[in-house]
Amino acid sequence: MLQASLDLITEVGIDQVRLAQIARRAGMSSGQVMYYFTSKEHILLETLAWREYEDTRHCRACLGKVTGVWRQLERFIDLYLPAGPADPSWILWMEAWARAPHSAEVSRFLYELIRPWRENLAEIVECGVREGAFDLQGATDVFTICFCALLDGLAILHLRQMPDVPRTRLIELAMNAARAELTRTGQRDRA
Amino acid sequence: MLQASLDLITEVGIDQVRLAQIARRAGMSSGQVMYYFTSKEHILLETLAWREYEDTRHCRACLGKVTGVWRQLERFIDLYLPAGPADPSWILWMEAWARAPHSAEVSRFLYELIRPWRENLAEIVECGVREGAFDLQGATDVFTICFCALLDGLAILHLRQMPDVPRTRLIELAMNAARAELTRTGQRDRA
Amino acid sequence: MLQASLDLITEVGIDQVRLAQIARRAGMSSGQVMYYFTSKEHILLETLAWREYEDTRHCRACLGKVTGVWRQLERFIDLYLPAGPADPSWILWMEAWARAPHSAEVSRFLYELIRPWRENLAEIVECGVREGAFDLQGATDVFTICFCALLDGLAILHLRQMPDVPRTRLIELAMNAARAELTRTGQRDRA
Amino acid sequence: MLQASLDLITEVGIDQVRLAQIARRAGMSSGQVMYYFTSKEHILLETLAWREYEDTRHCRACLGKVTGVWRQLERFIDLYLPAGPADPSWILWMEAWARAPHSAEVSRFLYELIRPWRENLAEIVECGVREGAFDLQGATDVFTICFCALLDGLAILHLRQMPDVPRTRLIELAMNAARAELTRTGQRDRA
DNA sequence: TATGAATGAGGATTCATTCAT
DNA sequence: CATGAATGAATCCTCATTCAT
Repeated sequence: MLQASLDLITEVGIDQVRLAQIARRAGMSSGQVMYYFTSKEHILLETLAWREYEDTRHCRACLGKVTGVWRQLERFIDLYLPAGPADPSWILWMEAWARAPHSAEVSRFLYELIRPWRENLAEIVECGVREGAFDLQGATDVFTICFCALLDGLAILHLRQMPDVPRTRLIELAMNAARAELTRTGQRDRA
Repeated sequence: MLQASLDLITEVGIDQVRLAQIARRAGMSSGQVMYYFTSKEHILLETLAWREYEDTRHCRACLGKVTGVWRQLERFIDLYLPAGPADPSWILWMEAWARAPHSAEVSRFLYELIRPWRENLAEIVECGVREGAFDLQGATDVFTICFCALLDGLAILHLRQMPDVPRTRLIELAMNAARAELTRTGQRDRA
Repeated sequence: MLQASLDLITEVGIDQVRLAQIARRAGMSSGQVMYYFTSKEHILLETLAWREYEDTRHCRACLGKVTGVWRQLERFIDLYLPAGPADPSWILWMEAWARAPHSAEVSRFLYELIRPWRENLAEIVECGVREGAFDLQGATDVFTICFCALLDGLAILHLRQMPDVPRTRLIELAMNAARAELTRTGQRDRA
Repeated sequence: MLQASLDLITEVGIDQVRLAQIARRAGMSSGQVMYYFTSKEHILLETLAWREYEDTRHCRACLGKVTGVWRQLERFIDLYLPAGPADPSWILWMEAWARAPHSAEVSRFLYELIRPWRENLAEIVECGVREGAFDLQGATDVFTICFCALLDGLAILHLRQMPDVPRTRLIELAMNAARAELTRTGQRDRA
């Protein structure tokens, strides 16, 4: 059911998705869809949450296999950015963002949902600082917040795909920004 | 009518806005709203376009009054970023972005709409390069695209307002990124 | 629901009938009317089909009780012609005919709907021919088609009711035409 | 304007025709269409009346060129029947007939409209009777009413065009019926 | 006469939600 | 848990009609 919801929202957008459509694709009755989702409003958020749970678990697993904080950071960026212009998670995120300004509930929900990503990033950063690989002047959380903002911007650029910037270039740009913040030479001009 | 649409979309989001509401607030009949907008789908895009027309005109006017490319750049960032967490233009942009992945027409439309901003930025950059104030290695348009992506990410951060990052900090962060790209010292680490 | 549709179409005509009216009269919700009829377009055709199903069944039952092909023929004519100037079936037929030229689907639908009547007539004729009571020169189906055309014309005359031709006179006229086609003396002039 | 109305009603049916469509096709404003037609309701009837005026004038002219009552009768039939399955006049007639049962005004209007045809037929019949070519037992107006009914039935058959009965066959059938009523041998079986 | 912008009541259709089974 | 018929409020959009120009 969650997969059906994810697919349909990705394809046509949440407000063009019909409960009956989700039910049909999931091979169940519309009544059952309501039974689990309670209301249509919850579909977007619960589907996003489900997907994020999978994604962040996958993220952790992947990072565990990488050694070296710089390479971990690059892998993190790779996992954070949309896999392509039709990345389901990211399409859901954009739908959710659009609703956030009109609903404090949605805002809070999204804040909780993005946290694991920031925590993963924070862990890498703190590890790098401990190891001496990173030279971060400010607070870790300020860095993570802002770096995620940059990644969000690059993600949107990729999702808009107009003009087409190759995914590898996005990662490169993010890495440059990271180096500027996490190395002494990169920070010199800020003095 | 456009103002009424703008206000209502900002307040409750496009799909919670009713044609009758727009009509009432604009002091006209719902028929007339349809007469000009053709369909509800066009309301978002045309309202956004109208607002952008005003904003980009204002942007050009403001930039004309500023001297020095670095100060122009800072002013540009100031104008680009949302005025606050409920900035109407930005709420419209988010709604539009959410729809773009499901409609090539919307994608194209948005691409055209964002262009003036990039052109303004490009002008500043080219001026700075000519004057020798900026030291840009790559192509101007690559810089403008990526720099706007960063601004978009920072904007979303501000609109989400959770956690609250002060607007001045956003501008500071953007300026840092700009310096990293537009000065020799900032680029050293990329060599 | 079908009865309510029939009554209302008969009273005011299909395009003056409101879905809500049908729903109200049938004691159900307008949603349920749509649930079964799919669209307003189908109301006319499905109501007509339902009524025709009843009528042709009744026709068969009545004919079974009559002995003698000439008396069967007269009974058939009696059943075919409108019961009065406001005969519901006939009012529906006229509405449907008016739509047929603009829709091949409607044309096909009506063709199938009228067939049982022609088949009943053909059966009587063939029986009469076998018994030697009828002396039909041409093919049975040509006769049935043309005889039904005559009945249609008389029916319209009756429905228009201006000027008022009594129903018994209509039957008489139809019987005359039948005799002209089904007896040797009646056909003499065609030689 | 009348021609545009005629064409559009013929093509899509009166209730699918839009005033704006008529206006556009007639090269005028919708306001002007209203100015002349007063209301949409009148469009069908006035267009039909206009067309009938042309048709009956043409009918009179044609009949004047034919000598011999039998040949005049055949010509009359030829002119009365639809020129083809999409004959504009006949499509309008069917639309009007469908409305007649729900409106006494429409009924009256149609009665007046069909009269010239019956009068033309009556003239031929009376002339034939005077000349001794026709041997009509009953009243002329009963004959004309019933004969027109037959022609209407044949017309509908042709307009339905399912199954396809060639136009020449229709005329033949009508002539047979006429002979049955207007000659002594044809009437023998009625005694 | 002619226009066409403005009207606004009206109605078909949709669809989330309920609930008896 | 599961169903899917039934609901009925909600709303986009239509379009005949009006009327100031």
